[in-house]
Amino acid sequence: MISAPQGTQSGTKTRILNAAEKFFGEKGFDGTSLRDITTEAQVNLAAVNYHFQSKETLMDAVIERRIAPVNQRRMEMLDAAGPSPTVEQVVEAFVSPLFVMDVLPAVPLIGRVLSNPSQFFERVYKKHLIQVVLRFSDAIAASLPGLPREERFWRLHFMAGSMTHVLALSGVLPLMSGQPVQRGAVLRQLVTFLSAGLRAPVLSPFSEDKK
Amino acid sequence: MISAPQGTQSGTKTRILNAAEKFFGEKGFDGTSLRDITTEAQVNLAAVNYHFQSKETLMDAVIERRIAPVNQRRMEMLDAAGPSPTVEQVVEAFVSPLFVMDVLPAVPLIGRVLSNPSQFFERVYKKHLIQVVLRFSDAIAASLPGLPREERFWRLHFMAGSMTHVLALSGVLPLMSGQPVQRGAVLRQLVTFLSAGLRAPVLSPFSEDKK
DNA sequence: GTACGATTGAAACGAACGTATGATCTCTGC
DNA sequence: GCAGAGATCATACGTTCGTTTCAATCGTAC
Repeated sequence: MISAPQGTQSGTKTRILNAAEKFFGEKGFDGTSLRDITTEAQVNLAAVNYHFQSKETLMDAVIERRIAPVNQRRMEMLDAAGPSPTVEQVVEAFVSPLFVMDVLPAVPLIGRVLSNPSQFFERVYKKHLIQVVLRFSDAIAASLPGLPREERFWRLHFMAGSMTHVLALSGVLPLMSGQPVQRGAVLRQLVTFLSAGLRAPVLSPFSEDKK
Repeated sequence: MISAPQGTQSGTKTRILNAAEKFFGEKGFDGTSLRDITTEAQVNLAAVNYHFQSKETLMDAVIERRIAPVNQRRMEMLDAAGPSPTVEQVVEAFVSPLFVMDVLPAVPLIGRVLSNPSQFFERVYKKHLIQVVLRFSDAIAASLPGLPREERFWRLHFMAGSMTHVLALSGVLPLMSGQPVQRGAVLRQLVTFLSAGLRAPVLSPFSEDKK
């Protein structure tokens, strides 16, 4: 059989993945029909169930294709920052891999999945995110030794929230800003904002009891 | 005809609204069927199209019922803070009205709507949020006179992102925190985080040219 | 108590959905 | 140039969807 190298070529599988990525991101999983996808991809309706087994596993494949490289890059950046990273380095490692060119078409979809509780959120979290969250929690602890565990937990998710919001609304926020948006500029402002938030004074007066 | 006062009573309309709020929040608009709703509400299927005209306008009614009081409270809190509010006062006015008891059942839905681009996001933004965003943009400007307009815009939306993320995942984040969550505690940590983020040093070196 | 508008009820409509089927086409190995 | 596996095709199946219909019921004014 010799399965074709599916990387960059425009075979049926890839065209389906691209179309699914577009529609799932724009209209959500339930709001998208397989006929939407196969029409856009210019493939036969049955091709989806032939190459992927079901609509659900198609969605899994769409997510998998983009999220794995993003998380790999995140880990690399954390590694490169060494054992005592600055807050900025940690934030940058978390956020910037989502602002690179090749992830761009998946940004609305990723934002959507990470913003909404669903079967997919749970799956993605268990398969791809648990390890990332733990690793970044440690990295934040290394960069902010005085921050109690509970505050670290919440601030990490506040950070994730700002990021996913920008991702999910990346199609509509620029229209609201009233001027052309440079991706790099938004990234820099996001890193600045989040770093300052992470560094906010510790709230709990009884601090550091948890190990 | 003398339409019944629909406020707190458990009439057909209210029961539909409550059930719709629950399912739309849990499974999204497209993921919820009218039969889901009418079964939960123990009303006839046709009641939805009789009292509301369509599934879409039902969603509008569900949102309207909760968002109007929230925004009213936000404005009141800004008014109470006077013409020179602190950053904390602005953030608190923006966030805390969503953490009160009566909005609680609508929190997942509000988070979902504000996290995803959709027909409803656009409608809600135009009808309920544009004025709020403008008002809060001014309030941030008053509390942080040195912040250029563009950075103000983005930081406001970073703030909205953290908030909607906590709202949308309010059903799942507490399970991840590993310990019981006090709503008030999360609110205080959110205000601390966001206030520090808003106060972050200004990035753009050419600052303040826009009026 | 009777008339009448407001509401509820059971049932059905056509449309769109995800998926399955079986025939046909394509391409490679020999 | 033929065999056969992999891929694509048109088409149909059974379900579920939002909405509509129309008769039955309710509640109030007279």
